[in-house]
Amino acid sequence: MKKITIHDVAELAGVSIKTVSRVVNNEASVSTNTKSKVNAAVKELNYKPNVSARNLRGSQTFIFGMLYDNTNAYFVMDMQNGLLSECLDQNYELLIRPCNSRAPDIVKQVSDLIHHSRLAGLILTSPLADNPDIIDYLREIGLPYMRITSGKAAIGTCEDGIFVDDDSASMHITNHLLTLGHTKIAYVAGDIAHQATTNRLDGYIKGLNKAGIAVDEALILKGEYSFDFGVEGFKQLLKLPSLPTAVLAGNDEIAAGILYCARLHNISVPEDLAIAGFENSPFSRQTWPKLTTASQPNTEIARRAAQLLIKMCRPDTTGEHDISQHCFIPELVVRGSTQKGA
Amino acid sequence: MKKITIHDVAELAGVSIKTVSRVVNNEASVSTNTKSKVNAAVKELNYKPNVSARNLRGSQTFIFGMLYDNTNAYFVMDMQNGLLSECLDQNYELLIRPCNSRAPDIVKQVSDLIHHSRLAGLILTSPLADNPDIIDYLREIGLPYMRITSGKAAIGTCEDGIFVDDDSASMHITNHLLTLGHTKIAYVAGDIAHQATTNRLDGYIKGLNKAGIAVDEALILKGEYSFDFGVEGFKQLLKLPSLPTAVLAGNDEIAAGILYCARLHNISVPEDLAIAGFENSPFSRQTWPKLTTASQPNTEIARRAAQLLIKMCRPDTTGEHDISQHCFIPELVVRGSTQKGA
DNA sequence: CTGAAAGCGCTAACAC
DNA sequence: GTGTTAGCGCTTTCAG
Repeated sequence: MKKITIHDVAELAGVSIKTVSRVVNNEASVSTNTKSKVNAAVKELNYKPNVSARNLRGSQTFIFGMLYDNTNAYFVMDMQNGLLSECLDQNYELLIRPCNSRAPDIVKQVSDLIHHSRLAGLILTSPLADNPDIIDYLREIGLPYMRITSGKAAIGTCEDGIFVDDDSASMHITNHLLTLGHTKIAYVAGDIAHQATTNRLDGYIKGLNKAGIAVDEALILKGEYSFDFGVEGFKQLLKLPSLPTAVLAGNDEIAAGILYCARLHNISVPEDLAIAGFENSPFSRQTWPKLTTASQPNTEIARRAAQLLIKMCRPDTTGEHDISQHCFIPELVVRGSTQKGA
Repeated sequence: MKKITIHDVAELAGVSIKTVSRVVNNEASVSTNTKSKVNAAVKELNYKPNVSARNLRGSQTFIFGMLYDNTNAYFVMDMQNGLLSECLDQNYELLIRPCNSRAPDIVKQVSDLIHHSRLAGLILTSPLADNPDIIDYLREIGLPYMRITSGKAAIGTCEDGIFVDDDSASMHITNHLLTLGHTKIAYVAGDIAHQATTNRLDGYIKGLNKAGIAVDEALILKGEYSFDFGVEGFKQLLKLPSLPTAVLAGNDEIAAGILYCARLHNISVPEDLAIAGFENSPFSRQTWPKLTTASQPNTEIARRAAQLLIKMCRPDTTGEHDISQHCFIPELVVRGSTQKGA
């Protein structure tokens, strides 16, 4: 298997290697005729530019990094798959790195990764995407990045990123519970380092307010996005003088934990307790009863993030940098954990 | 942020760049004194070799690929984390690629990945690790690879790889059920493209045989490693003249599906039906009751695979290539799905 | 045991 | 519009 280099292409097309380079990189100022000759040669030889050489020489590289600190395997896999599919299509490499967002030297770690691997851009998911130190640093060094996070406040501003409108989605779920007649609704939230946590909580509070129901702080628990915290949170609720009739969980894992614990205490779901999750992860379909939740298309979200980041890295496309942002709104999915027979 | 290159290290240590290169690559024939001087400089400057440059110049690269085709997010994440932690420690890159093992051109895909990304080695998980076409191809081109798969037959032979002794583990679980008095035990297996499926089935059959119980083919179902197939499989069992009193599932996801379906039909677990899974994934702790299963340390397995692969790529370590293989034996974990109160 | 020189495949800067 | 030259950071080859 002979290695095809830029020289082979140049020779076959009868041009210089620089011209081949120009065509491959879609630079302007190559005559249409030359361009098609080169493209034909590229195709005939099945030429792919050597990534290492480009990265070594070029000011710009073709490597993105995906940084995550998330215990939710489903979420991470969806992100990864979406990013990979887009990156590979566009001849970008994707470096995937787990990290600990609470490490004191997290900014340095990010910096090391960027410089050592010469990243062209970075994709951040929560809670990293919500860490101002990291964002400030990226802005400071001028590295293109895409945040995948929660919020609609940013929409309309000049802030780039992919945003999920958890606020509205959470309000929809809350309304759903209110419509079913619940008035005492607890909220078992995840990690407040995630912007989503605040926004989901806001949606819940707004929903209650609109219905004229006072928010009871004793019914709001904050912890982390895990099954175990769902269990733990429910135990706390059990200590209250009386149980709420419904619980909104920060995500499906928490909801599954609550459901598990409710079962241990012989509490019927949804009759004695309605439970709703968030994210529509496989979790929500693998409990009994299945979980009411809010669906968000994570793979699609990731793919969109990669698209926007690639666009940011290619200023070729005429003119200045326009805002690269997009907002997804999760959809309510009603199932048996809140409504019998749904 | 100044970029630290091999020249900076050489200058600080007062040696030539070649010597630094030797130390970094663990080549023989560097005096202990020089080596420690260089290592000190490396540490002080926080030097990391530029991967692109090494890959470009060297005959050998420092990029491994991890290829997977697995819908089990927990498994993939564990593998990924284990491989990454070892690779990063040893200054290897890890390229992660999902793929479709049933694509007709899968060998060409593998070949393209290897050549285009100039991989130094490949780590394969099931079912790719069990595909003879791929293995033959890798052997043919002489690329170092590590299979992470099931089996103990290979142990003692000259075959490299990480093996999980599912056969024995499955027999242990079967014995556990037999000890509890079950005699009519069904087996709801996963995808037979996975070697683990065959081996787990073998263990089950051996267990029954030893107890003098005839194997009933009607009680053996083959499908895929998913929650949904658990549901589907259980529905099939319901069509039998009488239900088995115990079910062994191909993995925890299948077991969770069976459990889910059993609940829908008001069948008590473990009283009316004992259910056991495999893998000790988070699934097994998030059902009610929790699942009896077999525990296997996936992250550790992955780390070991990377270690062995790295060793294979560094023949420096005196002498010829000795066998690189390791065997893990999953451990029985008894929980409430088979034994009340466990 | 150690160093000097060449060059991997490509792009940036400057010619023409 | 296109070609020439230099060199990214490293390993390889060959001298010492």
